[in-house]
Amino acid sequence: MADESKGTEVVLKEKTTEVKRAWADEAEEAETSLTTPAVESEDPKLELDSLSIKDEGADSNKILLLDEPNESDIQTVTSGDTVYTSATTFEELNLSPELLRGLYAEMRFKVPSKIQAVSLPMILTPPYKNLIAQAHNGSGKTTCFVLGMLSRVDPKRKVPQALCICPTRELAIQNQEVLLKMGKHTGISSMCAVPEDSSRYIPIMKRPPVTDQVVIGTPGTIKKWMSAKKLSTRDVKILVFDEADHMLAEDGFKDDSLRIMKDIERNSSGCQILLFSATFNDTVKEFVSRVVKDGNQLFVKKEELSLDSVKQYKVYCPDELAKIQVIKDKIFELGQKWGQCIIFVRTKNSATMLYNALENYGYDCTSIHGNIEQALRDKMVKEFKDGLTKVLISTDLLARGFDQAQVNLVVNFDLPVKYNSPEPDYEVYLHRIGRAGRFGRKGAVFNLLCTDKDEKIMQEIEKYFNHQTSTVRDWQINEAFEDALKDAGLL
DNA sequence: GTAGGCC
Repeated sequence: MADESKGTEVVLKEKTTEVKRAWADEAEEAETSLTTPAVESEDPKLELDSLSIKDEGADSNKILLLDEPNESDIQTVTSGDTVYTSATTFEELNLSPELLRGLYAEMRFKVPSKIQAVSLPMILTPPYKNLIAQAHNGSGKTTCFVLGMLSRVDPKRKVPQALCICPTRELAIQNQEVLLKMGKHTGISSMCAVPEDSSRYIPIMKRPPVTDQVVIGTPGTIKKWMSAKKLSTRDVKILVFDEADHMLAEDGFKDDSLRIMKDIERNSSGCQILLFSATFNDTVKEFVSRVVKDGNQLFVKKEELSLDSVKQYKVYCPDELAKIQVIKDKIFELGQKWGQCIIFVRTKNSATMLYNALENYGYDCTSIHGNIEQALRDKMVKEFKDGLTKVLISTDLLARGFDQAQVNLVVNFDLPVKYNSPEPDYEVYLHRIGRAGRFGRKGAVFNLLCTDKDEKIMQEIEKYFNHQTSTVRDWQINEAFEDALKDAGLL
């Protein structure tokens, strides 16, 4: 256990400003973000300089984290001698004019969000160090690593130079869309490495080698392309794991991820690795810090992770049928009161079951899970993102990363539990509720509980995040739900 | 027949 020497742990504090933050990822709301004044922080410059203390190994400089509810803490550990200064503007980051144009004209960004301000200097300042970064759901992590990839690519060299691994095809596609938009004027080419639709499947051996400069994909396909020598990792300078805690978890994609990492470490010289996620439980955190060595680290206390802008409720239902009735009579009937809604279920079967039940009642929605053919998955996601469907039933396929600003209601039809164990899956819970309230917007979550076990799971979740949820007073009363939505700030 | 991602 040769403990890699760490810098001193420090705390960056920032007052959470009310509602209107000019967060950089607020792309969809160009109208508001253009009229929103620049970030109104009284202390805009986070003095990272004073915080990057050299290795001492002693606890004497350790600053304890505080739990004040209205402050968001990011715990940073810097490695090495580099001094980083938080970026108040994108100009400070030495980005190419083409990239800046993408940020302002295409993405309609104004200033970096908190995580961007802190992590971008760490990502973009040579020597390029590894980074493990945790930040709240919807706070703009995608921008951090997409910008990282775009600015590390040499546009003149037509070889893969940046690689991004994601847990689902939907997330890979979504990330590529962000990259295309942000990198529109850079001329940098990208490729999505996800399984082919069966209709236009090309055997791997008949495929030409990848010449695109950025490759974004899912682990299986990336691995396959690599071992078939169709994806060269020789010139890969930056390797990103989105939803990194899941990508490196024992019951996640650990083996695939490690193999990809090792292969790149062997073939390329000095590849920078970035790990991003909203969650890192203690087990994964310990593991990733060991695997991705000598890097900078940004972490958030789990008690600070619940989004204040998203109000969470418990709904006690007498039985499973009542849960369906809540969806039908309360959620759908109050459809005018919210924007879009994702209903999470535990299994593919219950996704289909719930979909059929609602369809029989004459309600319009779609249902997505891993057994649906890819073309249909893509179609449903597109329709939902285009606002053509209001309600999307999903397994945990869309629990992580799925970004749709109009979603302000999440329903946990089933609570998330760990695979192969009755334990709650705290991380998945947090990711699910993070689908509502993107970039500080208001949102509501209804947790439908019907057994003692559900109740217990919910209690454990509340305890884990030290966050008490409210109760909808009666599952049969419309006003109880209306009041809840009103309390959540949705009406 | 426990999510998801592969052959």
